[in-house]
Amino acid sequence: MARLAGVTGKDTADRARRAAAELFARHGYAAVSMRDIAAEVGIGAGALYNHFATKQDLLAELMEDHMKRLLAAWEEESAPDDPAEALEAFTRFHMRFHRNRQDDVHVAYMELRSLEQPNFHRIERLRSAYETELEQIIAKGAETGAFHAPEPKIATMALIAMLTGVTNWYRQGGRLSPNAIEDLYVDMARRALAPTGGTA
Amino acid sequence: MARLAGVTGKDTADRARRAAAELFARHGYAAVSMRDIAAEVGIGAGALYNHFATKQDLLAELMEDHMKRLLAAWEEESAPDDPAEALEAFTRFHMRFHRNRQDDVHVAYMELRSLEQPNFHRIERLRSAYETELEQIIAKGAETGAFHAPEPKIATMALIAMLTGVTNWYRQGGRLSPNAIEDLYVDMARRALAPTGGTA
DNA sequence: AGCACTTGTGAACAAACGTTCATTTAATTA
DNA sequence: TAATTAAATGAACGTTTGTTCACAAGTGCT
Repeated sequence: MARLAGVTGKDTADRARRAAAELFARHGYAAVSMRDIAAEVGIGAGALYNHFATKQDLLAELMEDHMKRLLAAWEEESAPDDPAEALEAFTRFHMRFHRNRQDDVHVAYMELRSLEQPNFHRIERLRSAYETELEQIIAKGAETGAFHAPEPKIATMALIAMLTGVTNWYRQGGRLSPNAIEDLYVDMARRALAPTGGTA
Repeated sequence: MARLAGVTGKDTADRARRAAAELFARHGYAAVSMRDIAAEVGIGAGALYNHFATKQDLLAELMEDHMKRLLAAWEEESAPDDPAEALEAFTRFHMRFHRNRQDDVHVAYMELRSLEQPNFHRIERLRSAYETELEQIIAKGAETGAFHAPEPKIATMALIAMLTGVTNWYRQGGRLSPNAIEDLYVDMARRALAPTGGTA
């Protein structure tokens, strides 16, 4: 009973990952049972243990995969040297990457507290690496005078919180298109760091 | 065994509320058991039911109390008519109010999903009312030209996410004083909404 | 056809969960 | 001091939890 159709459909492990991401995102890791996840996939709870050692492992795998994909995708994007352009590139990248991965983002951002050691340390470092990418852009702009950012670390946390907050209220089919929302946030990010006396 | 000392010390219900807020904030509602809360207070789990009907009731009471305190405190603060001044007043109020209530803020912001009906609706309306306060300030400033904010609703969500995000990283005794952090965020909020061509 | 392997079932386990309750204890009132 | 009441105990309940296991079923290789 290994496979039903040749190529059609993802395998069980992938479907379980997606089901888990959706349920964790909506209800939180602790509120979701292995039976809930299994039911969504259409299998018994025991069968999940053919693919994941423990529930905690499933969460850690979900979060680590997401953070690694995020970092890899940003590294592919060759960020411009100019700080203002780099900031816009990062902002657009961040919003676009998160647009179709709302569940993963939610989990990666809210369930750090559900990770046990050493999973926590490993994934926290990935998250920190991503924030450092933005921080370096801001720090460079602050040095060259392209940005007003007396505390790049604070500005980084503020911007990331602002950008990631979109996933809390964005719903598909809403009044504004994803592109319109993206432009609005890019504009706010740019203005928040604009040096006194000029905007763009 | 009703009371130990005359006036000294809060009563058991209050201590349980605070313990619950701390544990819910750190581990999440679903991950905390009534026994955990009771242990923190130094009583048996059953004794909690002399003060709260259910665990869900305890959470709802925590969140509703917090939101009502927040709204009441803002209504006491007489916001200036001038949009720019009102924005600064709101920003400072928000950050100060949240400074000493990190646990409550965390719970009120992250555990909406743990509320069952009708608790969810009731508390969601309180939260919405608070956001409307900021939205009206921004909308007025957008009309008068004091702000650049083509979509006041979006700007509201962006600013609230940015401000509330502080609770995710702020730790007492850190490098920057609360006042310094407050000033930095006020500055970023003002700049994010500054009309093209001028800053203050 | 036969073997090894992967993936599923479904019952079972011990532990932990929210909640209830008969009972005791301490403080308050009369 | 006796009666009343509020609050705590600690055992017990039925349910759900994560996880395990003996077993069956389908697949690919030789």
